[in-house]
Amino acid sequence: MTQLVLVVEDDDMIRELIEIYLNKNGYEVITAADGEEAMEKFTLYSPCLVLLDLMLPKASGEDVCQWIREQERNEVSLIMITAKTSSDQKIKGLKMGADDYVTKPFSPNELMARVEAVLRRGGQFCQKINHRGLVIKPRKGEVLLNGRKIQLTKYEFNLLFYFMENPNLVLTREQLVQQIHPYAESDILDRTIDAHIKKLREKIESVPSKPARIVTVRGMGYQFVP
Amino acid sequence: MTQLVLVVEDDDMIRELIEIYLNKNGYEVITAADGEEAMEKFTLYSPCLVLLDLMLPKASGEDVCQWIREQERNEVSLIMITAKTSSDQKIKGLKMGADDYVTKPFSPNELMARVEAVLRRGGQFCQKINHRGLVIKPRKGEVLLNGRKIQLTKYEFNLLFYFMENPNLVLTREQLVQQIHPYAESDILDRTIDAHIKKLREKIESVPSKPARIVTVRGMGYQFVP
DNA sequence: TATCCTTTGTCAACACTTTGTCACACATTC
DNA sequence: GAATGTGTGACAAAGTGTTGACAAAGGATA
Repeated sequence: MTQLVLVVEDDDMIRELIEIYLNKNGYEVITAADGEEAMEKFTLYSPCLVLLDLMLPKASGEDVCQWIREQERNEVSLIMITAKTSSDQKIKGLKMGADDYVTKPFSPNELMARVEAVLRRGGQFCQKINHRGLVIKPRKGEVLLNGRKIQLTKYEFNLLFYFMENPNLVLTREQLVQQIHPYAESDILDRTIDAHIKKLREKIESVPSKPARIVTVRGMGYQFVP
Repeated sequence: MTQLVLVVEDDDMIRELIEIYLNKNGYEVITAADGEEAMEKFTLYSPCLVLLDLMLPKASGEDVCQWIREQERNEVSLIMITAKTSSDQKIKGLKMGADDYVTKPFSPNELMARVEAVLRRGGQFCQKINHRGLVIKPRKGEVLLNGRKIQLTKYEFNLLFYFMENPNLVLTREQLVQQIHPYAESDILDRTIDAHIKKLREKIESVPSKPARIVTVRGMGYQFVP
């Protein structure tokens, strides 16, 4: 069962690069270079995943994204590709209905990892991840704790999303930094991550000083336990 | 690294046949004849793959399948075996979380091919290594002894991982130091390794003073015997 | 078997590393 | 420009690692 991916990207180089990598990883690929073509190809082929650049000729990525979601095709997953620009673009993207986002420039490996993750989550069911009363809705940028909505900052949201995508895995601080600053070889300190974790814990743990959800694994990193 | 397969099948003939074939192909096999035994053996041994007959005494294959998925989602592959042949059943099985499906009667070669395929697919990342009731899950930073989780420090964990990756090899103290401090020409003393080994033994040996897993090879180093 | 020498086991003190927490400066958003 | 979010360094607290001294065990020799 090979999976079909639609790549919407106006830059020929990048589009072909993505195509090559997707092929190498066993996906079938169709491409579109602008918004109109994207919508055509989408109706024609019904891909299970769309990689969508936000900056497009003819119809903006936002339009395409919204259009896709209007098709009531919740069975399609969507990963946005955004330029570096403002960092809260990401949240906007997720709110618009993307399942994940990648910022340019990205490494092909990072992109592939996200593709795998999104598809593993199972496309049609990925509107929310739910672990023990903690619900995150990537497409809405919303987090519920025991039914009550809680307010997270961008980075807290990103971290939590990443944790909930990878439950039970030990995530190193390095990985977490990557998640927060996907571009640039950032020299973010470990303490920064710790600080974010602390704030996250205050919001999602019932006893923040005895964390039960985000536990620290000494010498290794942190781990989300459902 | 030999892989551990749990075969759950109530028909003795078929179970033994499968076992023989798996052994011939280099797998280690444990078996269960009913649903309850299957769950027991599963927690005890954490196999990499389960071959599961759907028609079982005591707890149906469906129940066991679901239960297994609740325990470990991504760390174990699952192939269903059934007499039922409707393709509708097959879909159900796959939805329930099986990675593949075999209908009786099947040829042993077909089964082996599917086993290989499923393990190849699921095993890119080393999810766990299993030796005689001792299971290490590198990505989760977890160690199970007879199904019970035990707590190791970073270096203990690294050492044990290295040992379990290289069973039956005599590892010199020098190699072990390398493993603990991969960079930097550290001038760690032998006694340091011994100390770590002692602590490890206290945690994983049933009689720490008579170690059966990590044995010392006088004048050479230590050896992990499965 | 008694003796000697080498290797390994054990332990607790101490040094060191890792993590939690905080206040503050800087950045961003509205 | 007020409010909020984010990164940083300092310090405290907790947890681990290393070491050296000594005991015990194993091997060799005669």
